[in-house]
Amino acid sequence: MKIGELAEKSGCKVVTIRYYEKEGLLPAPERTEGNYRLYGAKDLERLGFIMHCREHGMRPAEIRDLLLFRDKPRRDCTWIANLVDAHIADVDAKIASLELLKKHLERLRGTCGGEREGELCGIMRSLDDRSCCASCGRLPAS
Amino acid sequence: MKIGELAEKSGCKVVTIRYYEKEGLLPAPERTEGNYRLYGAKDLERLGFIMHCREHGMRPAEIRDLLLFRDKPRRDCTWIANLVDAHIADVDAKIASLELLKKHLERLRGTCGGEREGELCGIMRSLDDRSCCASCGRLPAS
DNA sequence: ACTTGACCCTATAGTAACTATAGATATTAC
DNA sequence: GTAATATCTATAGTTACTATAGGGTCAAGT
Repeated sequence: MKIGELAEKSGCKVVTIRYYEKEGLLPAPERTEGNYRLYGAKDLERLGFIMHCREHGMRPAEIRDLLLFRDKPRRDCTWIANLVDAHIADVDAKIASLELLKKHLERLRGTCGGEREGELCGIMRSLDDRSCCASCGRLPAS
Repeated sequence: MKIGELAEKSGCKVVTIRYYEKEGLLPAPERTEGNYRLYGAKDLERLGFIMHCREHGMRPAEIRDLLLFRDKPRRDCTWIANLVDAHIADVDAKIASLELLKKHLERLRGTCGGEREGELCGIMRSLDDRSCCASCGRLPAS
């Protein structure tokens, strides 16, 4: 199949498939006479694996490692469980950070006096004073 | 004060200060004879405002709008409350998405048989089958 | 045969919000 | 005077793609 069909079957965009090839996640496929990429069932499976990993928040570099393992499984796969554990911890940290951010934003929202006078805008005044955030938990810079 | 002192007092990196200047968030400051940037108290306040906004997850473009308002307040500041509301909604969506991701990751983690045999690695097998995710909520591509 | 349109190709640049590097100049400390 | 530190500019790198430009290939219709 050509790249468009692979894209449709996998749900991955054409440009992204080419990108994955350039990044070494997908092997360079055969070409037709007219220099079109030609894929088979294995490529579709591999791309499915890649997308499944991406959907789980893994980055291309990690996926590359997983693909190496997939291509040539070794006896010990403990590191894979560790990788997933690390991702879960990562996600937990992000959630916690966002919960804190939400708290800050809601507090900020609460300082809107609703008096519709620019100079007195409560939110602007709150933003002017950064020290307020020191008390209730420092937000990460990101 | 010079840029290093401003960086220390604000907690913002020197390079980031220069970046904010280039992006138009900070005005081009005076210079010494030796072409060093010279800042005053107002710059520190403005940078504090910027960082406070950043800590609340606002992007430079939004901060630019807020700074324009700060420089020249208009009567109506409803849009500022709306901006904050939109951010809260945004954060909520991100949290929900991460919660779902966490659920998926934990399920994935649970498929590790712990049998330490590469070919049978449960996680790898789960990653091979993307259809499992269709049932319990599609993960966003990001 | 010709043209239209859909699909495909490569290479390059753009995205966000910085960060890192290289190479030059200025100031400060000893 | 010299060495270390701080600053300057300009450019490129980061992530995971996406967009654009400029062109080639292929199947169908006239």
